[in-house]
Amino acid sequence: MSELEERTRYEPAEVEPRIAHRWLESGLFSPAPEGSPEENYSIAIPPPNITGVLHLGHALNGSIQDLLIRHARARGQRAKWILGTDHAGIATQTQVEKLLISQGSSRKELGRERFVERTWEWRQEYGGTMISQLKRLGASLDYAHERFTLDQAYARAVLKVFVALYEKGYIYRDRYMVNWDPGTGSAISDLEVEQQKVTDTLYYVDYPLSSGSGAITVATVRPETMLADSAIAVHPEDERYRRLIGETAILPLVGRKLKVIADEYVKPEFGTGALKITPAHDPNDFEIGRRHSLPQPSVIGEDGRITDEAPEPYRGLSVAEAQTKIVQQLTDQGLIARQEPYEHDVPFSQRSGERIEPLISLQWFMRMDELAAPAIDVVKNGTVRFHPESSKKIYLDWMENIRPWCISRQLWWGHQLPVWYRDLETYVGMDPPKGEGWTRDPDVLDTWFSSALWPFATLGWPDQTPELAAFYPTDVLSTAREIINLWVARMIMMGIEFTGEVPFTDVNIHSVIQAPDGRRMSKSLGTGVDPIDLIEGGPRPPVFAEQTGAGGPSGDAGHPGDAGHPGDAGEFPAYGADALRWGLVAMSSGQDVRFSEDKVAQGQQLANKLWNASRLILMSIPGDQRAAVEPARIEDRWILSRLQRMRATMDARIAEFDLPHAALELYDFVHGELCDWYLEIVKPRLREGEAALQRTLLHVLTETITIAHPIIPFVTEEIWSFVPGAEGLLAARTVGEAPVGEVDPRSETALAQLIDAVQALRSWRNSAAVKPGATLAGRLRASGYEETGEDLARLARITLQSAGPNGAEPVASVVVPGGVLDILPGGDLDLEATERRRAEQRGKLQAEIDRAEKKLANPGFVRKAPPEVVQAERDKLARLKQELEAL
RNA sequence: GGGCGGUUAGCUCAGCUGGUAGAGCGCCUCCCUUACAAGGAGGAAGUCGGCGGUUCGAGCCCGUCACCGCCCACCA
Repeated sequence: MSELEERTRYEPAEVEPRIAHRWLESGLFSPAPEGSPEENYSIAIPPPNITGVLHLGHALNGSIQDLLIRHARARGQRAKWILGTDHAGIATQTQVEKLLISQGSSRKELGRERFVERTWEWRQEYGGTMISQLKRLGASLDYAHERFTLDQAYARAVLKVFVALYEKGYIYRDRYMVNWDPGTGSAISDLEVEQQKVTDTLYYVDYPLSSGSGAITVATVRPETMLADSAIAVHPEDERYRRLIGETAILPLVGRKLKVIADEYVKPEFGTGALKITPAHDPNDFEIGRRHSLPQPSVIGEDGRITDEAPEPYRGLSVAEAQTKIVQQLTDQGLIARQEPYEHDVPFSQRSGERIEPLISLQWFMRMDELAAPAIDVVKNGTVRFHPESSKKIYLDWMENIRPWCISRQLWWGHQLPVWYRDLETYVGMDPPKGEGWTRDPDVLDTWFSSALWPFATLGWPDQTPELAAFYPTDVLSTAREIINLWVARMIMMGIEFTGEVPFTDVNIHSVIQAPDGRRMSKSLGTGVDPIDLIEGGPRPPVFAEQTGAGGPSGDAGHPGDAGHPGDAGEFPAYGADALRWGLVAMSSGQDVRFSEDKVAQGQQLANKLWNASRLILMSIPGDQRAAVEPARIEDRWILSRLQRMRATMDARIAEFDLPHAALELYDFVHGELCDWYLEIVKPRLREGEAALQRTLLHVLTETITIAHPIIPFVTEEIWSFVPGAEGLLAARTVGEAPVGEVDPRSETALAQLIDAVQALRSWRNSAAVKPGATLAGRLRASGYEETGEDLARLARITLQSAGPNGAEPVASVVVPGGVLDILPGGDLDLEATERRRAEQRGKLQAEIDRAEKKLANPGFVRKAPPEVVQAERDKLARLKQELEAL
């Protein structure tokens, strides 16, 4: 028995590692740096963090990019998918610190130099997780040229950019309000802050007026910041307070005099209409303070404790302790007029999860306006296109209101600033300054600063390398919506500034995949899933088991997971990488989509179907068939025609980044046309060993797997290895330039008719209770079956008799396109069921006739609808009447 | 508070420029037919979120309301 005969099921677990190995050995994924960017194709992968583990979003984006890259390769382009990893400053430093603590050590104990060494070691050991996972997915990345954002060459690019922007005056140092993250002990940028709803207490605190005549009441959720108050603001038009403007109030507990100032920012209707101003610990107050030249006493330090600028009793307390104490004291003094629960949005660090402490700090900033202007232009004028287009709004909204970027981080892991100080001197340069006494700035750059250079720094910039010449600008950048501003926008700005070109022309924003219950996918919620578990089999988290079938989470319709997913309820079956790829792409049709395990199962089914169809074809073909393909019969012309259409549609969908529909298109062709119909129709010819058919089949098979390869690369590559005469890798094969067989409407009409007729007859047989195996006698009274009559007879199990003048009286008639097929007596027929069926059919036809007649009786329709629509309705009515007559 | 997307069969989703609602899974009936039982054939199942409007005709266009999700945003 041959290997093909034995392997009746496609086994991804056995096939995929073997195929992956062949690909990696081939060198195919590392194209030579030749040719021009216009003729080549390149994508720079969003660099995985070295701390990262693949999640479904990565798997989806990997599937998408690999689809694009393999598709370009199949078109004969030199395709390079640029690979590298990101040093991920905060995430990595945090991870290594945790490790150290678990080992009884700490970052501080090691000191900077040792710590950085340790982190490099850590990266060496664990930093490649996602890359090996991408390999498992079949991603055809250029693994041989992996980059890292802290590599020496890359680091030089980063420093060069810093120095250049400093010299241009864009980068500067300033004492400014920053988002201080107590969790990491560093400033972070606005984009790394997320708002969360928090219920705080809103305290109404009386500040006695200096004049002695009463008090002014302010509302605050952070009474502890009152230690740093430097004014009270009211709206200039507010009648209640107008007369107090210019007066002073006494800051309780501190005793400082606070001026009452007028500022339009204050909302009279909120709280008491009087606002305490704390310039050092609130971004709004900071602005107001600047407008009014207020002092900026700072009472909360970077360590999260009260500073010496506060009165003695509070110094050294944590923020929380200070709050408790202050509230207690104010209460004792009867200064809290009232308090109420108050829900509002509060900034938190995305990095550490801790509440942001806004404070004034000496940091490095980057002015963005000048860089943003051309980057806005290229999107507005279409040089860079977003897909879907609506996502460019996110970009433009942010870019048009762009603010300075805080780029310094108080970390050790990252690109240390190329800045040195000596007394009052500052030196900025790629190489250390000459002379004695210089101290280097200890801060490192925001990780996104180096990521912003990704598309060109990975190719060797600032050197004019062959790689840069061949592959920059890249073609596509595919990523998630949430980092459009964080990353995409900055790449566009830096690309234009330093290379004079946009870094890519198309930005693909893929769907966000949610858990099956609509919640966010997240490890902590238990709604996450490891893509590798879907590929190789693994634990199925509860949310993933509850999705399908009736009952839902309450689950009285059955225990979770029994709703039809193969395999154990608590385990994913090993769907294989192709299945996951196809499923993810197919399900990613909207902005946010719920994960659908069924789609992955459908992908697996597609792979299996294609495998078995290939077995059928390959097992019936004796050897190499190189002669030209000539369609012998109408169904051959049909399948070639459908193949052309499928290919054209796929190309169009991919070109417009509508990948879900490309995936579905492939499925429909393989399943609904190739397997369900063409192979079934030609089976008798196959057994006869017809050479022309074998050539057609082989052609259809190889073209189909070539077209399918970018989405489901493993199974198609495996099939290719069995194709007689096939050489090399399918991954390296280009789609044939000259299509064999053209789109042929005549054969399409004829086959559509055949298919409809077969379905009508099967349906009739079923409802008329005809035994499945029984062959009936029939007589065809319909046109359009000149070339397909035999197939009709065979597929519907009917022996056709010619329509003679003295034919027998039919026992039933079945409506088929173009006429009617009479069922003649003789078979084993249930006459009662037949009659029932006939009545049903009549009823259906009559209903349709009524509808059509009613429509045509409507004068408005006849008068106003386009003539061709009216005519079509008339034709339909005539046809329906004819069919009813024939019954 | 602003913006984007969604609401179509039990579940997850398609429905092109408006012309009699589709797929996959699940469910029901039948079939171990020599590519595939992780299969094949057939079937049941939807007042297309609610309400208005435009139109001869609306799942599709307009208005409005209601939910759901995401992004953005410095109101104590």
